[in-house]
Amino acid sequence: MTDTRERGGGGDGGWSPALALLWGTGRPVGRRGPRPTLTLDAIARAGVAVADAEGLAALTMQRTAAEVGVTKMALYRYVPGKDELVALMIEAAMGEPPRDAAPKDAWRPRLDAWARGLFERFVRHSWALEAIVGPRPMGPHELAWMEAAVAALAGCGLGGGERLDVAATLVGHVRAVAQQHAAVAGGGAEEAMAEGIAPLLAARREQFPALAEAFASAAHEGSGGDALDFGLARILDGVELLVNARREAAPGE
Amino acid sequence: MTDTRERGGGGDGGWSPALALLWGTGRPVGRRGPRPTLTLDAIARAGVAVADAEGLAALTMQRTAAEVGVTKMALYRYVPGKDELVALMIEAAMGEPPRDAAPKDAWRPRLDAWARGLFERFVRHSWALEAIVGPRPMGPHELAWMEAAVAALAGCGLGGGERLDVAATLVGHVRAVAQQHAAVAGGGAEEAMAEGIAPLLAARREQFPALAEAFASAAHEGSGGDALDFGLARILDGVELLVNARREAAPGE
DNA sequence: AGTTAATAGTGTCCGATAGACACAGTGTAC
DNA sequence: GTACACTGTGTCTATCGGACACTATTAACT
Repeated sequence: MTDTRERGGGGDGGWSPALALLWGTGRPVGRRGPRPTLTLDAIARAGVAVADAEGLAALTMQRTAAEVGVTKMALYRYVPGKDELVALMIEAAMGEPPRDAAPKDAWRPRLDAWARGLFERFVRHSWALEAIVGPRPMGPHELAWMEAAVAALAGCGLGGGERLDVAATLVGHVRAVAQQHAAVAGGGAEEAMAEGIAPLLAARREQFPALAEAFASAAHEGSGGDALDFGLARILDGVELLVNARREAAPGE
Repeated sequence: MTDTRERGGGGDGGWSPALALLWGTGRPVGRRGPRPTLTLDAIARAGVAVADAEGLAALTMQRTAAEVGVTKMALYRYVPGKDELVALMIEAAMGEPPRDAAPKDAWRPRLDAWARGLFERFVRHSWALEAIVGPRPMGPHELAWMEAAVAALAGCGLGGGERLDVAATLVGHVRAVAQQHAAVAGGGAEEAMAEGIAPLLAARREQFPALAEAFASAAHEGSGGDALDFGLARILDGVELLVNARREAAPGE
């Protein structure tokens, strides 16, 4: 799997089978043979259950098939390959973005809540962090999350490219912190780093003086909040500066 | 590989074999048998060459061994398993962080240059983006990169935890943008997203109105810079606000 | 110098995995 | 009622990571 083999792109107008699956451009309904015993959704949920419980490495076609009560090869009637299964699982794991609590709110609290919601998804399904690396087709849920972020920025004076960039930057931050979080079960950036490197650092503080000093200083500061909060505050502060600059430049708009 | 099996942690004081390899706590020198024909460094460089050229999926023990002219099993005399090989490859690919051009510079241009240097590494070895997900031991080069970022922030009034958080946030942003960059060869966040989803979006603009509008707007704005610049500027703006706040709070320090 | 034992590289084997393919049962359209 | 499309199964293959036994090499010890 995940090989660089050519997928689809043939006579289907450039639509890979994965995209067709994700976007529900499924088979026509008037079917002749026996009724399928499974649904794509059930398969995806079974895969998510396996990955949630035992990690992405434990996700095999066999294991997933057993979870839904069929043999491995039966799954290939529904998905062309494991990559597509994982794509469906990502969609299932992300789910719909939360309904915006107060759509008339200012952009900043909306983006803040949005980022925390996304973070919560990634923490709950930490295998997704491994699965979403590399080129892959985008599903409707994933796009809906982006839509929500960009929508929160509507009418605040930022250009279209800037709104997209803000969303992308936030996704990047959330993913990065979620990865640190997953590396050590429950911890911010400091704890995550400290867990693995504290003993190393202690023995080589002359080689990494600034790091050693920062860790020491952080230790008797008492950790003030976690890495998600910190980065989020910094990024949104930076966005706010830009928004204000744009508003000053075109106050009447 | 990448399984959640127990590694080391036995009588070696909690040092996994991967850590020993990365930190050069190698075997003692007075050895009895035949001279090794290989070095860890040569093996790592061979692996990097394979992954650079053909992607991480093409990296097998067999392929790497062939590259250095031995059989697959010979590699196991040097590395305990594939995970450790990949860890060495990451170290080799990251390399030493660039010497700080002007150590007496202000923190902001230093961090900016640092982030761009890191980005360049990730773009050159995009397989590393896949390889660094999940819990894994940290190597000296990786730590040296963190050291450089934290050192750039020394004496600017930020606490130890904050300095670490800034570095972690920047790494997260760089990695995220590098992933988008790798997804479509050569492109910022907008191009990266547009590549895959533009056709989808065109057909479903009523479902994703804000996204559609943002893309349309971005298209006739002419893309103003790339995603790395944008996010970097926003994050550093946010950090600058915090630095200024801290300086005001303790001006005499 | 001769012996011993630790080490290096090789060949062979095994279990797990993704996927191909042929086959038998099933249910709808004609 | 019959043909045919479709579903799930069993079998087979290629590939990969890794275990293990074996031979060749070379430094340490007597």
